[in-house]
Amino acid sequence: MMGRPPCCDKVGIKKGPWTPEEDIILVSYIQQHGPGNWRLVPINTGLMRCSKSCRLRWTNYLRPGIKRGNFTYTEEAIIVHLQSLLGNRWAAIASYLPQRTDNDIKNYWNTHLKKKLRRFQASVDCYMNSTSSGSSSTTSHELLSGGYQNPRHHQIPSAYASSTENISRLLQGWVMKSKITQEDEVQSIITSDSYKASSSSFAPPVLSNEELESLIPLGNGSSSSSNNNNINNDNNNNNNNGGCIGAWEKSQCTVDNQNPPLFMLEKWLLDESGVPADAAPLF
DNA sequence: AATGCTTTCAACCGCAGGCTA
DNA sequence: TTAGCCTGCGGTTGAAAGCAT
Repeated sequence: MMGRPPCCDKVGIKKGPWTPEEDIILVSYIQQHGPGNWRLVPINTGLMRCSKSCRLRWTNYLRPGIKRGNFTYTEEAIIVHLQSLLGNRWAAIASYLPQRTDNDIKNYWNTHLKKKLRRFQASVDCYMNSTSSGSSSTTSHELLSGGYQNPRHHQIPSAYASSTENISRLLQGWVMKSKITQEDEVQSIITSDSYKASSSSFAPPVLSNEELESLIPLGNGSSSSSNNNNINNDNNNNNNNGGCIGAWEKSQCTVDNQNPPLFMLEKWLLDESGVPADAAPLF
């Protein structure tokens, strides 16, 4: 006999948003059996979902340890840097941010970061035009493609928030009868043989803060503290020149028309993130 | 208040590579 | 060796919410 039986019958498969009841069923099942063997999940649970949908729901939303919303400046910088190195390989990028899913990073890139980078490009162009001999600047990456329309900063729709709350509520019940903490439970799951066997691809490198910081390129090769000063010093400039790179930067940096200094981008991200000037960034 | 446009993000689709019978 | 399933990935879609008029 060749091949395997089909994973699920396409007829009668439910699509669309998951209900809290479905989430409970899925979480309960995975509590008992561990993630993986997705073909069996709809069969054994009675969920009218295909195995793919179950895996996606678990991987992107129900899996413990996922951090939702509010990307930090550090995370943004890491994503931008890795995207420039790896391209749109979201799974690879997500492996450096274990609390984030590839889908979340992809969405965040498409809805926020591309716009920020586009505005950054506009600022660099403005600066280049004001100083140079005319050659138009570009970054070395394809980061700046995509539309820019009427940005709204860091909004979290109420539906998104309520959905997160629902999931949190679901997982609040995820406690063993004993006094094992949820962290212990998560740990016990991810170290279980069934989990390891079934989710070998979910083994992201867990990086220390130092390692995470090392992923972020430093502008001008200068020290953290000096860069930090640079960023903070320039916060005011940028607000008074119609979006152009400020005079301070003009005097401080040597601009390569092909590759605007990374610290410009870092500073831009910092400004766009609304991080207070006294909040110490990593560089 | 009503309407239409824009933005966001959860979920789906289709493909590729690996695996299995 | 081969046919076909399983899993993971990246691109895309569409419903819902926000915003502007």
